[in-house]
Amino acid sequence: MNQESSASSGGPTLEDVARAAGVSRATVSRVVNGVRNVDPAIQQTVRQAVAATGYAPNRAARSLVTRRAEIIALVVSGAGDDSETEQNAFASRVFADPFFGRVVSGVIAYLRPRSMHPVLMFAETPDARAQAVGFLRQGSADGALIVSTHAEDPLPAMMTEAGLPAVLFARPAGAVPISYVDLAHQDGARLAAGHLLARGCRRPVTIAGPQDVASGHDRLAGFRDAMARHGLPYPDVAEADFTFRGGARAMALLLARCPDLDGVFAANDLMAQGACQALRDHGRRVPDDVAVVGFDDSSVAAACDPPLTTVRQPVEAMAAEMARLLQERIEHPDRAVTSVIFTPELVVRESA
Amino acid sequence: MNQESSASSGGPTLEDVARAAGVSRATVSRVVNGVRNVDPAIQQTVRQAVAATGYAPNRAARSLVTRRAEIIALVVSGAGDDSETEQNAFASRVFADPFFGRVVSGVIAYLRPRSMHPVLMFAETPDARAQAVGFLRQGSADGALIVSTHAEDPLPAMMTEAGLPAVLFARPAGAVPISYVDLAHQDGARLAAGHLLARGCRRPVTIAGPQDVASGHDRLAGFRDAMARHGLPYPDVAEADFTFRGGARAMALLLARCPDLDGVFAANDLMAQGACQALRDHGRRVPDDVAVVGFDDSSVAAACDPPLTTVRQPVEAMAAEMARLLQERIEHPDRAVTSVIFTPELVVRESA
DNA sequence: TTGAAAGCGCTAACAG
DNA sequence: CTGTTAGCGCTTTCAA
Repeated sequence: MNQESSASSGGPTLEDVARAAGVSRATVSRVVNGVRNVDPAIQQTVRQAVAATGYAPNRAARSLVTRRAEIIALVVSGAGDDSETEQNAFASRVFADPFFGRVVSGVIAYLRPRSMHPVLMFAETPDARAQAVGFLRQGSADGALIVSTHAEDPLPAMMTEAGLPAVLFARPAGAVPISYVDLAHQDGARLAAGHLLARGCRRPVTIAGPQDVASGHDRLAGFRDAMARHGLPYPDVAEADFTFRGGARAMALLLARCPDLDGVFAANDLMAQGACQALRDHGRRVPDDVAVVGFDDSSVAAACDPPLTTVRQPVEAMAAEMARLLQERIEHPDRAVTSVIFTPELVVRESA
Repeated sequence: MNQESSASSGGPTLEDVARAAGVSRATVSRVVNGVRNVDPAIQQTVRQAVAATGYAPNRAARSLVTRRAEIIALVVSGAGDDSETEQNAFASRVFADPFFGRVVSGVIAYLRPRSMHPVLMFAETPDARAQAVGFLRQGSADGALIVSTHAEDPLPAMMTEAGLPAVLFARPAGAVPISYVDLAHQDGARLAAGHLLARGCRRPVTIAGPQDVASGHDRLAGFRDAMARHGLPYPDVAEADFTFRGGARAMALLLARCPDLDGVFAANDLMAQGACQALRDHGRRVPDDVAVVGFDDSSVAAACDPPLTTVRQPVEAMAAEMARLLQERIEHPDRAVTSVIFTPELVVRESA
């Protein structure tokens, strides 16, 4: 088929196609890039020549002149230092939560039709952060999508200071002038609280997420706020780390502390699932003895036994929007920084 | 700090640095790329000029001449057609298994010190496959790391036919001349069988993986083989899909079919975890009533209750090796195709 | 509508 | 050890 093979090492160039089609390089370029003002007949000829030669445009050459890599960095960023523990299996830990798979899914859904691609980077140490910034500064990527695991993450500020386009998942801690997408976490927690109360819970408790993570903090705040509004005392709280085991342990603790609890709001589905198991182990039925509400509506929510009533966070849509904001920023660097807050919804299943 | 900002749009060039340092572009290039034969004093001067100007080399320009993108594609590939179901949340499904996080972790561990980066791609439909091949043909990536979810995946053959460097995780179905890393799955299953038998199981059964996936097939074959060697009859088998729920359902089925079972080999940890839950729900204690052995030694193995005895698959090391093989192939396209098979190990914890 | 020509920023011969 | 020079393959004015 192809005259030449393997693109990266000397495949056919525009020149070759031009010669085969009997036109100039410029014309071939126009056809390949779908620029108007090319005679339909010539377009045909060129297309045939492209097919005949097996031509594929060289990205580096194109990028050199367009100043676009058509690549964006998808950075999962922590706030760690250089310690060993930070580096080991950061990726595995990150992907243990269904959240990141959904982010990837949403980002790719947006990028793919635009033939852009995400480079996956982890920035959990100062070195890795510097590498991420360097990657963008070299023009290897046109911008960065940042998902932080901690509010104190220094990467967003580093990016804006370097004048690099970046968009975050979740509001940054400081006053960094940067776009982000986020969820109205407090409203979500209020939804959960309202549901628990509406179904008659007298003694609801909550398993909170890490309080140094914005979403963890806000979900607890929203829950407490709703309780206060309903005239109830401060609910019992156990803090955990957004993992299954953490949720199970927190539930056991709560059970010991207030044996008469009849409702639990867990700040994410993974912990809610852990809570369900712990409840079962302690002989409590869900939802008959204890109602459980999760958060996120991740894949585990539907897979849980019983299926979880939860607060939906449209992660895929949020991730796609994040990509859209980034693209907009790349194309119009001068436009004002904008952010988008999504609204949570209650998804009622069987656990509450 | 920086004279100019934002690299991708007109940051300082080699020329600027050369002028500032009072040397030629070539010399700056040599210093930046760490080539020998540069006077230490001049090196100093140049480095200062680099710092002063805030210079970052332009990747596109460099790639254009070196013919290297310093980027590799990490492709998660299915065997699907264009159907809607295929495309929806393929990414989420993929990342639901801890396996992929480990692959990413191993790949990045290898690439990062070499300042190479992975572009994440999903190739679950013909379109997506074509896009992946196109990406490489344009020289956007120097090679591909392919993780197939099905044995019938056409992507590996497409890559080799296009003359593109690629390495697979797991042996391809057909006789595609391509490098891969793999595990001796059958040996692993034999290890599990041997352990179950050694601890006195009289009636072991197995939860197999999908039989159209090589690892699923081989793990079952190895288990059966070991049983035969020990003079035991064909064990009862329930096939599942490598998920938690699938494992739980299969376990329930097995329990109904042979109530006197006293040992289970699940073809991965996720299903083993599901089996543990099902067993508990049916009032069987693990390991006292039923011994459970998993496969993979993924994060869920240690997190399971009780912690799983399992067969270790060193995914991170395998992924790193896969990246190493790819790099070797990229640098020496003419060398013979080689593959590496890893040896599984039994990890004894509490479930058996 | 098409072609000629000028670079984009960098590396790598090749001289000196 | 350092500088000069010739492209890498493409897009994009500018003329025709």
